[in-house]
Amino acid sequence: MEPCGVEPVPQQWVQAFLFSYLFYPMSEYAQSQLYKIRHSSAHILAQAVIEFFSPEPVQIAIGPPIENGFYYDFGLPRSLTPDDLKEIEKRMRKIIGGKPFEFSRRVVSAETARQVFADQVFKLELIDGLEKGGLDENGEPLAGAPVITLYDQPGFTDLCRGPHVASSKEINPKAVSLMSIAGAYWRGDENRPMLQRIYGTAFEKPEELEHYLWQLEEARKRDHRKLGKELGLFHFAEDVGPGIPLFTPKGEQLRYQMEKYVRDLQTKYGYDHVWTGNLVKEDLYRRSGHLENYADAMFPVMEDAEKGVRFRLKPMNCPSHMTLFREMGRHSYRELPMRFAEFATLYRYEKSGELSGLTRVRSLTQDDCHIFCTPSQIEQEFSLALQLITEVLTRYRLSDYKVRLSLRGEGGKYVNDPEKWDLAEAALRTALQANGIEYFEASGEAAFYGPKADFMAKDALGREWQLSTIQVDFIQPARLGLTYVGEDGQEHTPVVLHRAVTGSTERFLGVIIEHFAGNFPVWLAPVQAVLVPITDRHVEYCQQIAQALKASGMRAWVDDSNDRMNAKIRTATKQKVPYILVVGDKEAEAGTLAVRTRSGEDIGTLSVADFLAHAQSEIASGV
RNA sequence: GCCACUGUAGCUCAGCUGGUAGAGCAAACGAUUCGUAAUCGUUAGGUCAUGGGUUCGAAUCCCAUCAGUGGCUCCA
Repeated sequence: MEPCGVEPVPQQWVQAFLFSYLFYPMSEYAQSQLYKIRHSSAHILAQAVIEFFSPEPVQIAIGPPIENGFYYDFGLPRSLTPDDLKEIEKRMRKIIGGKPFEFSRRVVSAETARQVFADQVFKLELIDGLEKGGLDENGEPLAGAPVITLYDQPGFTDLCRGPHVASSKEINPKAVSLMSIAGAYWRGDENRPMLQRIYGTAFEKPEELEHYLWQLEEARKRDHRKLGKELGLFHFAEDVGPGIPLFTPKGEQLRYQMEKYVRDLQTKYGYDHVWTGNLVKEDLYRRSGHLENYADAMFPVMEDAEKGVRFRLKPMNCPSHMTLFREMGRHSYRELPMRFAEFATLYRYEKSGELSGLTRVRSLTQDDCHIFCTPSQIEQEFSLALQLITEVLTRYRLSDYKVRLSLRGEGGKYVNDPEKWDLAEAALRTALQANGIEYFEASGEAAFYGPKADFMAKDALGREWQLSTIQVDFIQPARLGLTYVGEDGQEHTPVVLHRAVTGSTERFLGVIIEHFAGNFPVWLAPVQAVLVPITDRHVEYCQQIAQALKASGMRAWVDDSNDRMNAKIRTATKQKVPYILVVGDKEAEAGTLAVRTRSGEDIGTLSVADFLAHAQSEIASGV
């Protein structure tokens, strides 16, 4: 329910190297040859698996194409091993590479379908769903009267909507590959059986497959967990606990710079910062409604047995901010909008299997804000938040983004106040248009308490991340009894906008580590310059320069280790330090620095003042 | 939480079918004082994630626990 600076969608890669569900309508992909190839490959996978286990029976579930390939879910007599996967892949190639065959479609009655899949429990369930005119393979309601269709190929028949390639000749066996095995609940329901899912991918040409695999490899090289270790930014320790990152001095320097940047910018935009601590009486979350919905994602209760009071580690800021608003006395409409921002660390009890590097942690620092305003101020406040977010994303070179505007849909899950909805939705739309922001509308995707806008940004590898969010909340302010006195002298309930810019510092750091591949812009780099004395007699001069640079606000450091110059340059380069300043006799005498960048570029010999000017201009411009 | 896999020195990894551990980098010490991506030598460092079990004997086999990885589910 309440967003409270939503921890953004944790899907590791809401991405697509080729297509994206988020940005573009499915139809384009769903009608492509690639889609058909993948869909048909999934059928061949199913056939291969059945043959592999024969004569033991295999339960087949569903096998759709997905963004980067396809999968098929099975109920199998035993667990699959990586070796099985190789064997199954071989068998698939054999099927594709053998005598060409056709994928032929036929329309059948539910009765016929039941006979065909008499011993397939999952298929029978799907058929029941189709017959009731109800549900597709995801259990989602279908529009219109479903026709039951089967696709036949020699040795395998599947209940399937299609489309498929006409002939196996259209699939290149060298462009098909199985990727991994995973568990998946039947119909995604954790109360239903766990099936074994085989992920695979297929392309039209082998080169495309190779390119895809290369991209995966590149992504692995940038993995923030790997870079975090190599660059010495953070650690996880069993002694402290899972999901609680420990930041090194360098890592904390990054966090600090990130927070400082947003804090200063927020101040410039007219936001105020507040602080509301880390512990809250459980009762507040009962009243706000969070306890009911999110108790299992909160850390267990801390109890003051003597006084009979129960506390919780704070998992979100909104109830605290709203309480603060109320405690500050009666508010006039003249005081609004009030914008409370806070960089507090929140604690959420994420389930063990959900933790993942920095992108999913149990202690997270949100750049959270709650804006208290009148209904008529929604548009201007939304607009202000849009501008702030745009500026921040641009600073981080994440300017390739789109906004998903989630609106209410049919049905009764939404707060019943059509007037407010109309007003808010119109305000959001107008503000997006006025700011020239590309967006698409997702009807039925709103939270029940109000519409929202989520920012989806593409990183350097084309992967999409949901980062910023702005959500309108009609309900929580009322629940917690917030009021302001309007022009009419009457008490009114303020509207609250929940807003997060980077989401959480931890997760955003993970994203930008991968986005920049560890090559942080100079303004953000934990170490901005390393001074490399060529021999010991240059150390002192280097130290003087370092002091001067530090005095000017730069993060500079002298490598006075016993290594040779070449090794120092190599180390600094691998640590991705933006400027490497080499100092030998010539420089020491002339009072200069030989400036080299981490990319190996030679900037030449500069005076200390010139270097500082150069660096400061790059810092200012965000390079 | 669920399914599968993984867990050997700070890091990256080797150690076949059971016979009480090895390399490179990093570290410490010593030598070297060097012009744009790794100077040489010496030394030290591991109860092989933890706890049980099988065995004459376990890093190697079995069980449990913890942590990580890929997914599923969830995400205020």
